[in-house]
Amino acid sequence: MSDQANLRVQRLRDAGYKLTNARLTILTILEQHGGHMTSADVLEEVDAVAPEIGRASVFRSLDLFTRLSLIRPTYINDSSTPTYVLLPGGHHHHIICTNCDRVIEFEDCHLEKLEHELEQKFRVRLTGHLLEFYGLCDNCAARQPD
Amino acid sequence: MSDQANLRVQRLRDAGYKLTNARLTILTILEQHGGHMTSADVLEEVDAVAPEIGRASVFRSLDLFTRLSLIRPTYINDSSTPTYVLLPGGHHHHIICTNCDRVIEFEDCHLEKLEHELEQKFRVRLTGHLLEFYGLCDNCAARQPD
DNA sequence: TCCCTGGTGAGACATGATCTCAATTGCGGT
DNA sequence: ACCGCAATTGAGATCATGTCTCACCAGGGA
Repeated sequence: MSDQANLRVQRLRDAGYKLTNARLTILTILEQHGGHMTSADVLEEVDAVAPEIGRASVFRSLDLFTRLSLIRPTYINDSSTPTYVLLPGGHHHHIICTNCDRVIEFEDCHLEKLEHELEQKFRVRLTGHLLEFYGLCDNCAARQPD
Repeated sequence: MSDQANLRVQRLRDAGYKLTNARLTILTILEQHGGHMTSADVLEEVDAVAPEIGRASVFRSLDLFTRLSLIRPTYINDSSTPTYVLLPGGHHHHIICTNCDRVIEFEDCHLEKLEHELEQKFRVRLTGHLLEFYGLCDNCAARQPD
């Protein structure tokens, strides 16, 4: 198991949640796919790997992980099904092409400073963030000059 | 009609879409509510204001506005219904409390520089962005010390 | 090892979004 | 101002997705 994965398990335990088979299995699946999965993808994979785990538990786990800022649901393709992204180290950043739905990930965000400012200004305790840019990818931009 | 609203109508027209009654009505509703609406909220309001507009058109319009970066769906309360946020001037920023779902909006993001860097690096044309921080709001942080 | 409470699984159910297709309407051209 | 046509719409059936209930089970502290 990767260090990142251990960190996540740790976070579950620290928050007082039991390390059940369902939760660990689903967490592992998310890890292995490295980031972008729709709920349908997760359901399918769970069914393939551990069919004894019920649908309800999958949704419950995804909700729980979201509350713990381990993952975050976002809209990528259609507007009806969430795509969950892993938040390794608490954050994730990507560009979504609004024409072809391609996703381009990038690393740097330089948001540490802003994060601190916000924590002081609003007296909140922040555990993660997601930054999404929207626009046209190189292919689509080339085809649609303006 | 506000300048912002005119800008959005302009954007619709420029992209070659017809300014139909359904689209203009829905856009106006989004404007008037100033930002956060779930699809259910929009449906309800449409039904109150212009009951002749069908459900399908509402979803079609929301999808269209999303593609044009006028709005952006995001998950705030549960993970099953999207909340649409207006992207005035192309961007929006907020903090979501992962415990009580309170949303705190803030203005500054200082992301112009990063946006330019990304446009050059990936040869994309960006039209908007959404920045979400997750964590505990002041109330919830106070109750859950650690 | 025991116990208790949080968590689980099955499946019925509710809600939310999509699809189809004939009818309508914006809007460019004349 | 009018025409014509492609884009868009509205109704409702249909489909998909997530939720709820409840009896049962299992993780983990004592």
